[in-house]
Amino acid sequence: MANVARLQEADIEKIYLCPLFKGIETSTLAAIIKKPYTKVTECEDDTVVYKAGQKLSQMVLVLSGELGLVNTNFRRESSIVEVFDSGELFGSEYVLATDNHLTYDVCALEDSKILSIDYGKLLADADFVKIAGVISNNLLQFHVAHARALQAHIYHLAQPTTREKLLAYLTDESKKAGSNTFHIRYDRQELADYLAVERSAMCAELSRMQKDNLLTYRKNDFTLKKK
Amino acid sequence: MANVARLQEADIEKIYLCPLFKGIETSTLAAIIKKPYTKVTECEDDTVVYKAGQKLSQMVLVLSGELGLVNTNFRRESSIVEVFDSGELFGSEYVLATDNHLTYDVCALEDSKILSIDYGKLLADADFVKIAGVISNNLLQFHVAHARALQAHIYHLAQPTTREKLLAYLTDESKKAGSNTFHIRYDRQELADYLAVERSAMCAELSRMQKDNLLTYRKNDFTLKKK
DNA sequence: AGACAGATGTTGGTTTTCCAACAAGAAGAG
DNA sequence: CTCTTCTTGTTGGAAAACCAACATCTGTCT
Repeated sequence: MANVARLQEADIEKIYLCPLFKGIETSTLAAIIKKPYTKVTECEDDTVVYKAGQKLSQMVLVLSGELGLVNTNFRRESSIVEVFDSGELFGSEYVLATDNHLTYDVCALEDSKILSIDYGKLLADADFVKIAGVISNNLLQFHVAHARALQAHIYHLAQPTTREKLLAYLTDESKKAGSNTFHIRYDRQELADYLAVERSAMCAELSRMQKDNLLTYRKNDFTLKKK
Repeated sequence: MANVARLQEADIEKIYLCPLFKGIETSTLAAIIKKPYTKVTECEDDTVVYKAGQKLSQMVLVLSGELGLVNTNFRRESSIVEVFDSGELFGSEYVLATDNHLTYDVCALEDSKILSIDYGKLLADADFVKIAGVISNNLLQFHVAHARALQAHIYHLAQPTTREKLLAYLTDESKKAGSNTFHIRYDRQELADYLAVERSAMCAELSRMQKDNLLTYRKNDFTLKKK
Protein backbone atom coordinates (compact mmCIF):
# COMPACT_ATOMS: atom_id res chain seq x y z
CA MET A 1 0.00 0.00 0.00
CA ALA A 2 2.75 2.39 0.89
CA ASN A 3 6.31 3.08 -0.13
CA VAL A 4 8.98 5.00 1.70
CA ALA A 5 9.57 8.26 -0.12
CA ARG A 6 11.84 11.29 -0.12
CA LEU A 7 10.98 14.75 1.08
CA GLN A 8 10.58 17.60 -1.39
CA GLU A 9 11.16 21.28 -0.75
CA ALA A 10 7.42 21.88 -0.39
CA ASP A 11 7.11 19.02 2.11
CA ILE A 12 9.73 20.56 4.37
CA GLU A 13 7.80 23.81 4.26
CA LYS A 14 4.64 22.00 5.46
CA ILE A 15 6.57 20.50 8.36
CA TYR A 16 7.91 23.86 9.48
CA LEU A 17 4.42 25.37 9.40
CA CYS A 18 2.78 22.56 11.38
CA PRO A 19 1.45 23.94 14.69
CA LEU A 20 2.84 20.87 16.45
CA PHE A 21 6.36 22.18 15.87
CA LYS A 22 5.80 25.83 16.65
CA GLY A 23 8.80 27.34 18.43
CA ILE A 24 11.11 24.49 17.53
CA GLU A 25 14.39 25.17 15.72
CA THR A 26 14.63 24.04 12.12
CA SER A 27 17.86 22.21 12.95
CA THR A 28 16.03 20.23 15.65
CA LEU A 29 13.22 19.46 13.23
CA ALA A 30 15.70 18.27 10.65
CA ALA A 31 17.10 15.88 13.25
CA ILE A 32 13.63 14.59 14.15
CA ILE A 33 12.87 13.85 10.53
CA LYS A 34 15.94 11.62 10.26
CA LYS A 35 14.99 9.43 13.22
CA PRO A 36 13.86 5.87 12.49
CA TYR A 37 10.51 6.49 14.21
CA THR A 38 9.75 9.20 11.67
CA LYS A 39 8.67 7.98 8.25
CA VAL A 40 7.69 9.52 4.97
CA THR A 41 5.22 7.37 3.08
CA GLU A 42 3.47 7.57 -0.25
CA CYS A 43 -0.09 6.28 -0.27
CA GLU A 44 -1.93 5.34 -3.41
CA ASP A 45 -5.36 6.81 -4.09
CA ASP A 46 -8.23 4.83 -2.57
CA THR A 47 -6.18 2.58 -0.29
CA VAL A 48 -6.46 2.03 3.44
CA VAL A 49 -3.50 3.49 5.31
CA TYR A 50 -4.52 2.48 8.84
CA LYS A 51 -7.31 0.03 9.53
CA ALA A 52 -10.17 0.68 11.95
CA GLY A 53 -9.59 -1.18 15.20
CA GLN A 54 -5.83 -1.05 15.14
CA LYS A 55 -3.89 1.00 17.67
CA LEU A 56 -2.50 4.23 16.32
CA SER A 57 0.76 5.35 17.87
CA GLN A 58 1.80 7.79 15.13
CA MET A 59 0.84 11.34 14.51
CA VAL A 60 0.37 11.98 10.82
CA LEU A 61 1.05 15.16 8.88
CA VAL A 62 -0.40 15.24 5.37
CA LEU A 63 2.33 16.57 3.08
CA SER A 64 0.40 16.32 -0.15
CA GLY A 65 -2.85 14.79 -1.33
CA GLU A 66 -5.73 14.09 1.01
CA LEU A 67 -6.54 11.54 3.70
CA GLY A 68 -9.97 10.74 5.03
CA LEU A 69 -11.55 8.95 7.96
CA VAL A 70 -13.91 6.40 6.45
CA ASN A 71 -16.68 4.83 8.47
CA THR A 72 -18.29 1.53 7.60
CA ASN A 73 -21.65 0.90 9.21
CA PHE A 74 -23.19 -2.39 10.21
CA ARG A 75 -24.63 -2.77 6.69
CA ARG A 76 -21.13 -2.39 5.22
CA GLU A 77 -21.91 0.97 3.68
CA SER A 78 -18.99 3.41 3.78
CA SER A 79 -18.94 7.16 4.15
CA ILE A 80 -16.39 9.86 4.88
CA VAL A 81 -16.28 11.16 8.44
CA GLU A 82 -13.59 13.79 8.10
CA VAL A 83 -11.11 14.96 5.49
CA PHE A 84 -7.50 15.94 6.17
CA ASP A 85 -6.01 18.15 3.51
CA SER A 86 -2.40 18.83 2.77
CA GLY A 87 -0.76 20.56 5.73
CA GLU A 88 -3.22 19.19 8.28
CA LEU A 89 -2.32 17.09 11.28
CA PHE A 90 -4.14 13.94 12.25
CA GLY A 91 -3.87 11.29 14.93
CA SER A 92 -2.94 13.10 18.10
CA GLU A 93 -6.47 12.58 19.46
CA TYR A 94 -5.81 8.85 19.23
CA VAL A 95 -2.16 8.68 20.20
CA LEU A 96 -2.74 10.58 23.42
CA ALA A 97 -5.96 8.89 24.46
CA THR A 98 -6.11 6.07 26.96
CA ASP A 99 -7.88 4.07 24.26
CA ASN A 100 -5.94 4.61 21.05
CA HIS A 101 -7.82 2.20 18.82
CA LEU A 102 -8.96 3.78 15.56
CA THR A 103 -12.73 3.95 15.25
CA TYR A 104 -12.60 4.53 11.50
CA ASP A 105 -10.40 3.47 8.59
CA VAL A 106 -7.84 6.04 7.50
CA CYS A 107 -7.81 6.08 3.69
CA ALA A 108 -5.96 7.98 1.00
CA LEU A 109 -8.59 9.92 -0.97
CA GLU A 110 -5.95 10.88 -3.54
CA ASP A 111 -2.35 9.86 -4.20
CA SER A 112 -0.84 11.27 -1.03
CA LYS A 113 2.41 11.70 0.82
CA ILE A 114 2.46 11.63 4.61
CA LEU A 115 4.92 12.14 7.44
CA SER A 116 4.30 9.90 10.44
CA ILE A 117 5.99 10.28 13.80
CA ASP A 118 5.76 7.84 16.66
CA TYR A 119 4.86 10.18 19.49
CA GLY A 120 5.87 7.90 22.35
CA LYS A 121 9.28 7.30 20.86
CA LEU A 122 9.79 10.98 20.16
CA LEU A 123 9.02 11.87 23.79
CA ALA A 124 11.29 9.09 25.02
CA ASP A 125 14.18 10.16 22.79
CA ALA A 126 17.03 11.47 24.95
CA ASP A 127 18.05 13.86 22.16
CA PHE A 128 14.80 15.80 22.47
CA VAL A 129 14.13 15.95 26.20
CA LYS A 130 14.19 19.71 26.11
CA ILE A 131 11.48 20.10 23.47
CA ALA A 132 9.06 17.51 24.87
CA GLY A 133 7.38 20.19 26.95
CA VAL A 134 7.10 22.52 23.97
CA ILE A 135 5.51 19.86 21.79
CA SER A 136 3.13 18.76 24.52
CA ASN A 137 2.10 22.37 25.02
CA ASN A 138 1.69 22.90 21.26
CA LEU A 139 -0.60 19.89 21.19
CA LEU A 140 -2.71 21.33 23.98
CA GLN A 141 -2.95 24.65 22.13
CA PHE A 142 -3.85 22.84 18.94
CA HIS A 143 -6.62 20.83 20.56
CA VAL A 144 -8.03 23.81 22.39
CA ALA A 145 -8.29 25.79 19.16
CA HIS A 146 -9.66 22.76 17.37
CA ALA A 147 -12.28 22.22 20.07
CA ARG A 148 -13.65 25.70 19.50
CA ALA A 149 -13.80 25.18 15.75
CA LEU A 150 -15.62 21.85 16.21
CA GLN A 151 -18.00 23.37 18.73
CA ALA A 152 -18.87 26.14 16.28
CA HIS A 153 -19.30 23.63 13.48
CA ILE A 154 -21.76 21.63 15.57
CA TYR A 155 -23.71 24.77 16.33
CA HIS A 156 -23.92 25.64 12.64
CA LEU A 157 -24.97 22.11 11.66
CA ALA A 158 -27.59 21.93 14.40
CA GLN A 159 -29.62 24.81 12.96
CA PRO A 160 -32.91 23.51 11.58
CA THR A 161 -33.03 25.29 8.22
CA THR A 162 -30.55 26.21 5.52
CA ARG A 163 -31.18 29.89 6.17
CA GLU A 164 -30.42 29.54 9.85
CA LYS A 165 -27.33 27.47 9.14
CA LEU A 166 -26.05 30.20 6.86
CA LEU A 167 -26.88 32.95 9.35
CA ALA A 168 -25.18 31.09 12.20
CA TYR A 169 -22.05 30.54 10.13
CA LEU A 170 -21.94 34.02 8.63
CA THR A 171 -22.58 35.69 12.00
CA ASP A 172 -19.62 33.84 13.47
CA GLU A 173 -17.43 34.80 10.52
CA SER A 174 -18.53 38.39 10.89
CA LYS A 175 -17.65 38.35 14.60
CA LYS A 176 -14.26 36.82 13.82
CA ALA A 177 -13.55 39.52 11.27
CA GLY A 178 -14.85 42.19 13.62
CA SER A 179 -16.90 43.73 10.83
CA ASN A 180 -20.19 43.31 8.99
CA THR A 181 -18.18 42.94 5.81
CA PHE A 182 -15.90 39.93 5.58
CA HIS A 183 -14.41 37.28 3.33
CA ILE A 184 -15.02 33.53 3.68
CA ARG A 185 -12.55 30.81 2.81
CA TYR A 186 -15.04 28.34 1.34
CA ASP A 187 -16.37 28.35 -2.21
CA ARG A 188 -20.04 27.44 -2.59
CA GLN A 189 -19.52 23.70 -2.82
CA GLU A 190 -17.26 23.67 0.22
CA LEU A 191 -19.67 25.80 2.20
CA ALA A 192 -22.54 23.47 1.29
CA ASP A 193 -20.44 20.49 2.42
CA TYR A 194 -19.55 22.25 5.66
CA LEU A 195 -23.22 22.97 6.40
CA ALA A 196 -24.35 19.56 5.08
CA VAL A 197 -26.83 20.98 2.56
CA GLU A 198 -27.22 20.89 -1.21
CA ARG A 199 -25.13 23.43 -3.04
CA SER A 200 -27.88 24.50 -5.42
CA ALA A 201 -30.47 24.77 -2.66
CA MET A 202 -28.01 26.81 -0.64
CA CYS A 203 -27.37 29.16 -3.57
CA ALA A 204 -31.11 29.63 -3.93
CA GLU A 205 -31.41 30.39 -0.23
CA LEU A 206 -28.59 32.94 -0.44
CA SER A 207 -30.46 34.64 -3.27
CA ARG A 208 -33.65 34.78 -1.21
CA MET A 209 -31.76 36.18 1.76
CA GLN A 210 -30.31 38.90 -0.41
CA LYS A 211 -33.79 39.64 -1.74
CA ASP A 212 -35.07 39.76 1.87
CA ASN A 213 -32.41 42.37 2.55
CA LEU A 214 -30.56 40.31 5.15
CA LEU A 215 -27.21 40.50 3.41
CA THR A 216 -25.35 41.18 0.19
CA TYR A 217 -22.59 39.13 -1.36
CA ARG A 218 -20.34 38.84 -4.35
CA LYS A 219 -18.32 35.66 -4.65
CA ASN A 220 -16.70 35.10 -1.25
CA ASP A 221 -17.24 38.61 0.11
CA PHE A 222 -20.30 39.03 2.31
CA THR A 223 -21.94 41.91 4.12
CA LEU A 224 -24.54 41.32 6.82
CA LYS A 225 -27.13 44.08 7.15
CA LYS A 226 -27.96 45.24 10.64
CA LYS A 227 -31.60 45.39 11.69
CA MET B 1 -26.13 38.17 39.52
CA ALA B 2 -24.02 35.97 41.70
CA ASN B 3 -23.42 35.38 45.37
CA VAL B 4 -20.57 33.60 47.05
CA ALA B 5 -21.83 30.32 48.43
CA ARG B 6 -20.76 27.37 50.52
CA LEU B 7 -19.93 23.90 49.28
CA GLN B 8 -22.25 20.97 50.01
CA GLU B 9 -21.28 17.34 50.33
CA ALA B 10 -22.53 16.63 46.80
CA ASP B 11 -20.48 19.52 45.40
CA ILE B 12 -17.27 18.11 46.84
CA GLU B 13 -18.07 14.80 45.20
CA LYS B 14 -18.37 16.55 41.82
CA ILE B 15 -15.00 18.17 42.30
CA TYR B 16 -13.30 14.87 43.11
CA LEU B 17 -14.81 13.28 40.00
CA CYS B 18 -13.78 16.07 37.63
CA PRO B 19 -11.30 14.73 35.05
CA LEU B 20 -9.23 17.87 35.51
CA PHE B 21 -8.22 16.66 38.98
CA LYS B 22 -7.63 13.02 38.21
CA GLY B 23 -4.70 11.65 40.19
CA ILE B 24 -4.62 14.53 42.62
CA GLU B 25 -4.85 13.92 46.39
CA THR B 26 -8.06 14.99 48.09
CA SER B 27 -6.01 16.94 50.62
CA THR B 28 -4.40 18.91 47.80
CA LEU B 29 -7.81 19.53 46.25
CA ALA B 30 -9.15 20.76 49.58
CA ALA B 31 -6.28 23.24 49.70
CA ILE B 32 -6.97 24.45 46.15
CA ILE B 33 -10.60 25.08 46.98
CA LYS B 34 -9.62 27.38 49.84
CA LYS B 35 -7.42 29.61 47.71
CA PRO B 36 -8.69 33.12 46.93
CA TYR B 37 -8.50 32.46 43.17
CA THR B 38 -11.03 29.65 43.60
CA LYS B 39 -14.62 30.76 44.02
CA VAL B 40 -17.98 29.11 44.56
CA THR B 41 -20.80 31.13 43.08
CA GLU B 42 -24.55 30.80 42.89
CA CYS B 43 -26.10 32.00 39.66
CA GLU B 44 -29.75 32.79 39.29
CA ASP B 45 -31.77 31.22 36.48
CA ASP B 46 -31.65 33.15 33.21
CA THR B 47 -28.80 35.50 34.08
CA VAL B 48 -25.56 36.14 32.23
CA VAL B 49 -22.57 34.79 34.16
CA TYR B 50 -19.83 35.85 31.74
CA LYS B 51 -20.45 38.23 28.87
CA ALA B 52 -19.44 37.57 25.26
CA GLY B 53 -16.32 39.53 24.38
CA GLN B 54 -14.77 39.52 27.84
CA LYS B 55 -11.61 37.59 28.56
CA LEU B 56 -12.13 34.36 30.45
CA SER B 57 -9.31 33.37 32.77
CA GLN B 58 -11.28 30.91 34.90
CA MET B 59 -12.13 27.31 34.37
CA VAL B 60 -15.65 26.57 35.50
CA LEU B 61 -17.01 23.36 36.98
CA VAL B 62 -20.81 23.16 37.14
CA LEU B 63 -21.69 21.86 40.62
CA SER B 64 -25.46 21.98 40.21
CA GLY B 65 -27.94 23.37 37.74
CA GLU B 66 -27.05 24.04 34.13
CA LEU B 67 -25.04 26.63 32.22
CA GLY B 68 -25.31 27.34 28.53
CA LEU B 69 -23.37 29.16 25.83
CA VAL B 70 -25.81 31.60 24.27
CA ASN B 71 -25.19 33.13 20.90
CA THR B 72 -26.76 36.37 19.74
CA ASN B 73 -26.74 36.94 16.02
CA PHE B 74 -26.59 40.22 14.15
CA ARG B 75 -30.40 40.48 14.31
CA ARG B 76 -30.25 40.17 18.10
CA GLU B 77 -31.87 36.76 18.11
CA SER B 78 -30.47 34.39 20.75
CA SER B 79 -29.98 30.65 20.70
CA ILE B 80 -28.17 28.04 22.74
CA VAL B 81 -24.85 26.82 21.37
CA GLU B 82 -23.93 24.26 24.01
CA VAL B 83 -25.23 23.11 27.38
CA PHE B 84 -23.06 22.26 30.39
CA ASP B 85 -24.77 20.03 32.90
CA SER B 86 -23.90 19.46 36.49
CA GLY B 87 -20.46 17.85 36.77
CA GLU B 88 -19.23 19.19 33.45
CA LEU B 89 -16.21 21.39 32.94
CA PHE B 90 -16.20 24.51 30.85
CA GLY B 91 -13.74 27.22 29.93
CA SER B 92 -10.41 25.50 29.43
CA GLU B 93 -10.70 25.95 25.67
CA TYR B 94 -10.74 29.70 26.29
CA VAL B 95 -8.33 29.99 29.18
CA LEU B 96 -5.61 28.16 27.32
CA ALA B 97 -6.07 29.76 23.94
CA THR B 98 -3.95 32.62 22.70
CA ASP B 99 -7.21 34.52 22.22
CA ASN B 100 -9.29 33.97 25.36
CA HIS B 101 -12.18 36.28 24.53
CA LEU B 102 -15.56 34.59 24.88
CA THR B 103 -17.42 34.28 21.60
CA TYR B 104 -20.75 33.63 23.31
CA ASP B 105 -22.49 34.68 26.51
CA VAL B 106 -22.32 32.17 29.34
CA CYS B 107 -25.76 32.03 30.96
CA ALA B 108 -27.37 30.13 33.81
CA LEU B 109 -30.19 28.08 32.29
CA GLU B 110 -31.39 27.14 35.79
CA ASP B 111 -30.49 28.25 39.30
CA SER B 112 -26.93 26.96 39.39
CA LYS B 113 -23.87 26.68 41.55
CA ILE B 114 -20.41 26.83 40.00
CA LEU B 115 -16.81 26.46 41.05
CA SER B 116 -14.42 28.76 39.19
CA ILE B 117 -10.64 28.51 39.31
CA ASP B 118 -8.22 31.01 37.86
CA TYR B 119 -5.96 28.71 35.89
CA GLY B 120 -3.04 31.09 35.55
CA LYS B 121 -2.96 31.76 39.27
CA LEU B 122 -3.25 28.08 40.08
CA LEU B 123 -0.27 27.27 37.86
CA ALA B 124 1.72 30.14 39.35
CA ASP B 125 0.95 29.10 42.93
CA ALA B 126 4.16 27.93 44.62
CA ASP B 127 2.13 25.50 46.77
CA PHE B 128 1.10 23.48 43.72
CA VAL B 129 4.21 23.39 41.54
CA LYS B 130 4.27 19.62 41.70
CA ILE B 131 0.76 19.07 40.37
CA ALA B 132 0.91 21.63 37.53
CA GLY B 133 2.18 18.93 35.19
CA VAL B 134 -0.56 16.53 36.22
CA ILE B 135 -3.29 19.10 35.65
CA SER B 136 -1.86 20.17 32.33
CA ASN B 137 -1.73 16.54 31.25
CA ASN B 138 -5.29 15.92 32.46
CA LEU B 139 -6.42 18.85 30.37
CA LEU B 140 -4.73 17.41 27.31
CA GLN B 141 -6.41 14.04 27.94
CA PHE B 142 -9.73 15.76 28.44
CA HIS B 143 -9.51 17.72 25.20
CA VAL B 144 -8.35 14.73 23.22
CA ALA B 145 -11.33 12.69 24.38
CA HIS B 146 -13.64 15.63 23.83
CA ALA B 147 -12.30 16.14 20.31
CA ARG B 148 -13.30 12.61 19.36
CA ALA B 149 -16.78 13.06 20.80
CA LEU B 150 -17.22 16.33 18.90
CA GLN B 151 -15.89 14.79 15.70
CA ALA B 152 -18.39 11.95 15.98
CA HIS B 153 -21.20 14.39 16.73
CA ILE B 154 -20.39 16.35 13.58
CA TYR B 155 -20.43 13.18 11.55
CA HIS B 156 -23.84 12.23 12.93
CA LEU B 157 -25.27 15.70 12.31
CA ALA B 158 -23.89 15.86 8.79
CA GLN B 159 -25.98 12.90 7.60
CA PRO B 160 -28.65 14.08 5.17
CA THR B 161 -31.70 12.25 6.52
CA THR B 162 -33.08 11.35 9.93
CA ARG B 163 -32.65 7.67 9.17
CA GLU B 164 -29.01 8.09 8.28
CA LYS B 165 -28.40 10.24 11.36
CA LEU B 166 -29.86 7.52 13.53
CA LEU B 167 -27.87 4.79 11.79
CA ALA B 168 -24.62 6.75 12.09
CA TYR B 169 -25.18 7.36 15.79
CA LEU B 170 -26.40 3.86 16.57
CA THR B 171 -23.58 2.23 14.61
CA ASP B 172 -21.03 4.20 16.64
CA GLU B 173 -22.74 3.24 19.89
CA SER B 174 -22.78 -0.37 18.82
CA LYS B 175 -19.06 -0.22 18.03
CA LYS B 176 -18.36 1.37 21.41
CA ALA B 177 -20.29 -1.35 23.18
CA GLY B 178 -18.64 -4.02 21.07
CA SER B 179 -21.98 -5.65 20.40
CA ASN B 180 -25.05 -5.38 18.19
CA THR B 181 -27.11 -5.00 21.33
CA PHE B 182 -26.44 -1.94 23.45
CA HIS B 183 -27.92 0.72 25.70
CA ILE B 184 -27.97 4.44 24.92
CA ARG B 185 -27.81 7.24 27.48
CA TYR B 186 -30.24 9.61 25.80
CA ASP B 187 -34.02 9.51 26.08
CA ARG B 188 -35.95 10.29 22.91
CA GLN B 189 -36.06 14.04 23.41
CA GLU B 190 -32.33 14.20 24.18
CA LEU B 191 -31.50 12.02 21.19
CA ALA B 192 -33.59 14.24 18.94
CA ASP B 193 -31.77 17.31 20.30
CA TYR B 194 -28.42 15.62 19.77
CA LEU B 195 -29.28 14.81 16.15
CA ALA B 196 -31.04 18.15 15.63
CA VAL B 197 -34.34 16.65 14.46
CA GLU B 198 -37.93 16.66 15.71
CA ARG B 199 -38.61 14.15 18.45
CA SER B 200 -41.90 12.97 16.97
CA ALA B 201 -40.49 12.67 13.47
CA MET B 202 -37.58 10.72 14.87
CA CYS B 203 -39.91 8.37 16.72
CA ALA B 204 -41.79 7.79 13.50
CA GLU B 205 -38.55 7.08 11.66
CA LEU B 206 -37.48 4.59 14.36
CA SER B 207 -40.79 2.79 13.88
CA ARG B 208 -40.27 2.60 10.13
CA MET B 209 -36.72 1.30 10.61
CA GLN B 210 -38.01 -1.41 12.90
CA LYS B 211 -40.68 -2.28 10.34
CA ASP B 212 -37.95 -2.38 7.65
CA ASN B 213 -36.11 -4.89 9.82
CA LEU B 214 -33.03 -2.74 10.35
CA LEU B 215 -33.19 -2.86 14.12
CA THR B 216 -35.28 -3.55 17.20
CA TYR B 217 -35.58 -1.43 20.30
CA ARG B 218 -37.35 -1.14 23.59
CA LYS B 219 -36.86 2.06 25.51
CA ASN B 220 -33.12 2.74 25.51
CA ASP B 221 -32.01 -0.75 24.51
CA PHE B 222 -31.29 -1.21 20.83
CA THR B 223 -30.26 -4.11 18.63
CA LEU B 224 -28.92 -3.54 15.13
CA LYS B 225 -29.62 -6.37 12.70
CA LYS B 226 -26.76 -7.48 10.51
CA LYS B 227 -27.35 -7.75 6.78
C1' DA C 1 -11.23 37.99 -29.42
C1' DG C 2 -13.39 33.21 -29.11
C1' DA C 3 -13.62 28.80 -26.85
C1' DC C 4 -13.63 26.34 -22.91
C1' DA C 5 -13.91 24.84 -18.03
C1' DG C 6 -15.34 25.65 -13.63
C1' DA C 7 -18.07 28.08 -10.40
C1' DT C 8 -22.41 30.12 -9.30
C1' DG C 9 -27.39 30.87 -9.77
C1' DT C 10 -32.27 29.39 -11.09
C1' DT C 11 -36.24 26.44 -11.51
C1' DG C 12 -40.01 22.84 -10.78
C1' DG C 13 -41.40 18.34 -9.40
C1' DT C 14 -40.49 14.83 -5.73
C1' DT C 15 -39.21 13.48 -1.16
C1' DT C 16 -38.46 14.42 3.51
C1' DT C 17 -39.05 16.94 7.55
C1' DC C 18 -41.55 19.90 10.44
C1' DC C 19 -45.33 20.93 13.24
C1' DA C 20 -49.28 20.44 16.11
C1' DA C 21 -52.38 17.65 18.01
C1' DC C 22 -53.58 13.58 19.89
C1' DA C 23 -53.14 8.42 21.51
C1' DA C 24 -50.88 4.99 24.12
C1' DG C 25 -47.84 3.36 27.49
C1' DA C 26 -44.97 3.57 31.81
C1' DA C 27 -43.82 5.23 36.47
C1' DG C 28 -44.87 7.38 40.78
C1' DA C 29 -47.93 9.35 44.53
C1' DG C 30 -51.73 9.30 47.38
C1' DC D 1 -56.22 0.92 42.88
C1' DT D 2 -56.93 5.61 40.44
C1' DC D 3 -55.11 9.82 39.24
C1' DT D 4 -51.46 12.36 37.47
C1' DT D 5 -47.49 13.23 34.95
C1' DC D 6 -43.98 12.13 31.83
C1' DT D 7 -42.28 9.66 27.99
C1' DT D 8 -42.99 7.49 23.70
C1' DG D 9 -45.51 6.67 19.48
C1' DT D 10 -48.81 8.03 15.56
C1' DT D 11 -50.91 10.84 12.10
C1' DG D 12 -51.94 14.37 8.26
C1' DG D 13 -51.39 18.80 6.23
C1' DA D 14 -47.78 22.59 5.58
C1' DA D 15 -43.14 23.84 4.81
C1' DA D 16 -38.54 22.96 3.50
C1' DA D 17 -34.90 20.47 1.27
C1' DC D 18 -33.46 17.42 -2.27
C1' DC D 19 -32.43 16.48 -6.94
C1' DA D 20 -31.58 17.01 -11.73
C1' DA D 21 -31.33 19.83 -15.31
C1' DC D 22 -30.31 23.92 -17.25
C1' DA D 23 -28.79 29.03 -17.43
C1' DT D 24 -25.48 32.46 -16.46
C1' DC D 25 -21.27 34.27 -15.05
C1' DT D 26 -15.99 34.45 -14.61
C1' DG D 27 -11.58 33.52 -15.45
C1' DT D 28 -8.07 31.26 -18.40
C1' DC D 29 -5.84 29.62 -22.47
C1' DT D 30 -4.60 30.12 -27.19
